Amino acid sequence: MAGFRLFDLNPEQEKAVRTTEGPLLILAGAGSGKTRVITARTAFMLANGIPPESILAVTFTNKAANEMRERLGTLVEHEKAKKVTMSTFHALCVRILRQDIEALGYKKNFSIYDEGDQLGLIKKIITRVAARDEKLDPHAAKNAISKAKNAGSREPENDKTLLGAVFGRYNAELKTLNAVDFDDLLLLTVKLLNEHPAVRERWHRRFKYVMVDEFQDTNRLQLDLVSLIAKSPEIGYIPNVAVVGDDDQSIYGWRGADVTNILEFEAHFPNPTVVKLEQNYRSTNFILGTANSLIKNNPRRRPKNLWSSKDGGDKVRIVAMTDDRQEASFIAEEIHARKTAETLKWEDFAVLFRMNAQSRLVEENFRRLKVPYRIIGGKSFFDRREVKDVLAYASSLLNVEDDVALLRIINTPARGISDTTVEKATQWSIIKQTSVFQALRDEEFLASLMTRTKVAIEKFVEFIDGFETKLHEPLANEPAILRNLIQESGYLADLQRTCKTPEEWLDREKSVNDIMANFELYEGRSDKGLRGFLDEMMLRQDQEDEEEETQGVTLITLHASKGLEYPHVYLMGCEEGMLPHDRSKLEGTVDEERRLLYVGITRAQKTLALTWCRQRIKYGTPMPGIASSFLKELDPALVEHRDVSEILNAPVSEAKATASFSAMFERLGKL
DNA sequence: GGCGAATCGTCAACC
DNA sequence: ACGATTCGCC
Repeated sequence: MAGFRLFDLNPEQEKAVRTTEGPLLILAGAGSGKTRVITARTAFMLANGIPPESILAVTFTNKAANEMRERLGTLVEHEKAKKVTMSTFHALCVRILRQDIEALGYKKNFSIYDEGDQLGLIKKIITRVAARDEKLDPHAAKNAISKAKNAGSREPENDKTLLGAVFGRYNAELKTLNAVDFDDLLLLTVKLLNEHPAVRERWHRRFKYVMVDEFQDTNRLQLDLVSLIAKSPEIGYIPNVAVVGDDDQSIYGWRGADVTNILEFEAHFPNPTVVKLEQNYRSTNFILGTANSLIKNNPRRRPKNLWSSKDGGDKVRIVAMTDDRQEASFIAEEIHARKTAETLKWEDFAVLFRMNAQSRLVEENFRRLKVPYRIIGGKSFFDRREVKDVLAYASSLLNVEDDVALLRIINTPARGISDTTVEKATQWSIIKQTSVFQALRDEEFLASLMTRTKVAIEKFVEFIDGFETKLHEPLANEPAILRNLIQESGYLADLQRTCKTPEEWLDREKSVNDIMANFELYEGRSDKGLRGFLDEMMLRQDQEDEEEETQGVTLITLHASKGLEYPHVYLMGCEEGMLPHDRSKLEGTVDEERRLLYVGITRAQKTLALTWCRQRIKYGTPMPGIASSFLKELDPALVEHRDVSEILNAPVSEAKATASFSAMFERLGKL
């Protein structure tokens, strides 16, 4: 193809880019330029005249999808890049279901339930169906249901057991609520495409070229979905499906990921072109060698020879900390000092951890030192009470049948509808086979209540109805309506009243404002309205304003870090029980934990520090900690073990001294 | 029915 | 250590 520069791709990469037709399996080791290949391949297809609308690229995280979109934007004209579909599996499913879910007997404005909503519904069902002597842990039930759904089953295996009964009821209730959970998004989409050939045909025609990133992490349903879209019932049709993956980076087994999808790719898509990318362009040999020495302890790997030409650099540091507080302050202070001393940008640093909870201490230290940072993934923002409340108000407005959302706000703020009244309404709705909101409108139901309660309910129904009507007016200003709703409901005043300190109120008010601001931004770039916005919120599309978000040190979980890279990485909490996590030993998934650490190590380009603590606060009490057994597996020639005290007491190099002085002056100047 | 205080259980990861 | 839930009082 004339006029298309294949950049500086190596022969294997170029082969992957040029293979646009038929099945393609790209085995891409860590840092082998995978994203570059995918984006170059997409650009190559566009340059060859393939319409952008017919290209679908699926990733696992929003972060990865955004990154890919950004990079493609630098290769081809913006207008074209925008038309390529790049999304997560779940976002793709929402899109398909919003168009065609009616074929499955749901209404188009279905609500999406997150884990919290799911748990609430399951709890309710358990108390309803369990006999006095029966017990069922709601979390365990939720996990069992999720596992079954990811295996492709929407029916309980045995509805005689309590779990089976709960599963059955749960599904039935979701449907009457016109709601779907995260697993349903996949399950129902597969069902839809399976059972409705016309719908399947439409999406198959739409997406003639399908690409799947991180294929080693796909589960059964995701493979089915890819097959349904890419394959055709037509005899002799060769699907254009390209998958990229690395078995060493398979870290979603707990979500039902099935490594055989990639190991037996040929069985699903016969005669693929196979490309192996083994040159690592990302890391120094110290880092890559450390990673290799770790991962070779895993059995059942696809043989590969990952190499790098980047010599030099520093050894990987393994730093022992006294406790978790010191770990956090050390990392924050060192980043703060190195930024100036080594003339780096905040964006050059990332802090990686196993659990979201670990980020808190680091955040506090960053705030103390005025280090800008951003948290990727993590659900902290969406877990906030006020965020959930506002979103529940919005959900109720869009779908008054959405009981979970309605019950969340029915007496928030207190408006005289007590728990007992709510329970009565719920019972009524079950008997009458309607939603709670319909029960609240039912004259017969209202007649059974005290006048005071009745009046409170009528006022509430009228209040919601009024706003619902406004929302459905043509040219409705949805953000303004939502703002009014929150204001007039008295929610904000109540929120302020329940805050213990002015700081807390400021903080909570800010997150309410953040949602509103996000919604306004969303309205500016999309025509899908409040429903589309809520979808995005549920699928955890990055919450804050895009412009500011590209700034700062990255705080990210190991899982979410897959596919990303940073010049300087700090990987915290390398302790036995944390990484590998205690539960993985019980479940026999220590290999997956090792891969998780492997993923973390291979994120680093230039320097890497692994830290562990001799003591850590757990459940509010200090617990002793020992170094992760994984650290012993690392090649001793490539790492150096240090105690934090050695580093803190070490004579300061001239550059570092100057840097910390100027930093000090800067801080003095601000006082 | 509403509200503050005491007590309980929880921290694995993502969409 | 924190948020959710329950308890006991007005």
